[in-house]
Amino acid sequence: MGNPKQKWTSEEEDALRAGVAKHGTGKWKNILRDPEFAPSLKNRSNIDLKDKWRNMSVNIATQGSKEKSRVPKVKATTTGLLANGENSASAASLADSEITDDPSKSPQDGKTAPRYNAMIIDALSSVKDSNGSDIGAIVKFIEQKHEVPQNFRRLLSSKLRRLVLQGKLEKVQNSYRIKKEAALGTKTPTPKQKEIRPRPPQNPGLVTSQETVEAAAKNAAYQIAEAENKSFVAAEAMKEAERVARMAEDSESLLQLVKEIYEQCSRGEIVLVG
DNA sequence: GTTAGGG
DNA sequence: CCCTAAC
Repeated sequence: MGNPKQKWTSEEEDALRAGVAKHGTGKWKNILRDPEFAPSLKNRSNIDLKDKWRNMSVNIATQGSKEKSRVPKVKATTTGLLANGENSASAASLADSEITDDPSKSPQDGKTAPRYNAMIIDALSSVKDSNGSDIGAIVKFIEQKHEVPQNFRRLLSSKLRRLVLQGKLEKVQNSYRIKKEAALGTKTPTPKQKEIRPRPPQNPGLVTSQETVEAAAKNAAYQIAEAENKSFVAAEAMKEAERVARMAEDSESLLQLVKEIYEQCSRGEIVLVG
């Protein structure tokens, strides 16, 4: 009908970026086979991934009129394994996939916002009971609306606990409910969760009113990039800075993640967190 | 069968 | 997005 071109959603782009960051450039089939990215890209072919990546690359390259070095081809070293020791693998992608805060966007868009946090808010918003809903109800609600990870219940439990500790949710008896007062600017006025997509700041030397640690780090990283003319260093520095910022904001979340991974490992399971 | 490049 | 050549 009116949709000959299948538009790429932000989730697909994100999954593609994450997949490239993890497996490397040109490993489209591996990215497609990856169980973490498969649900997002199940309607895409490996050729589509390649084509889309080419388009994104040229788009970003033409954005920065000065620097062409910051193309997202972050690495493709030798055969199949990444030579990047530090920033790759579990920590980065895990953080990217699990820790996402953006309550500002409404999850009831046509494009199925894949953010777990938004899903939780949505589920709790749609409940009729004034006492809130329990874990099972929330899981069921999200299940029938989005894809279901198998460890989703544990994930949800952790996230709910974290939201309660942040004061965004309120737990009464066994049910969870949205605390609308805390959502807007009591202790956490800045959601400040941005993606790692390479967005060069317009004015590198100009810093405006209040900026987060992440923004400052990103600015610094790009200034370093312009000084050293190395995008690789910038990307790595930015990623590390973001991780530090996240840890500073809620170290409790990371602690829980590590705890869960440890539990799964203790049970003898192979933990493939993506 | 997969990937890279041109159309 | 489709097609084709190279691996």
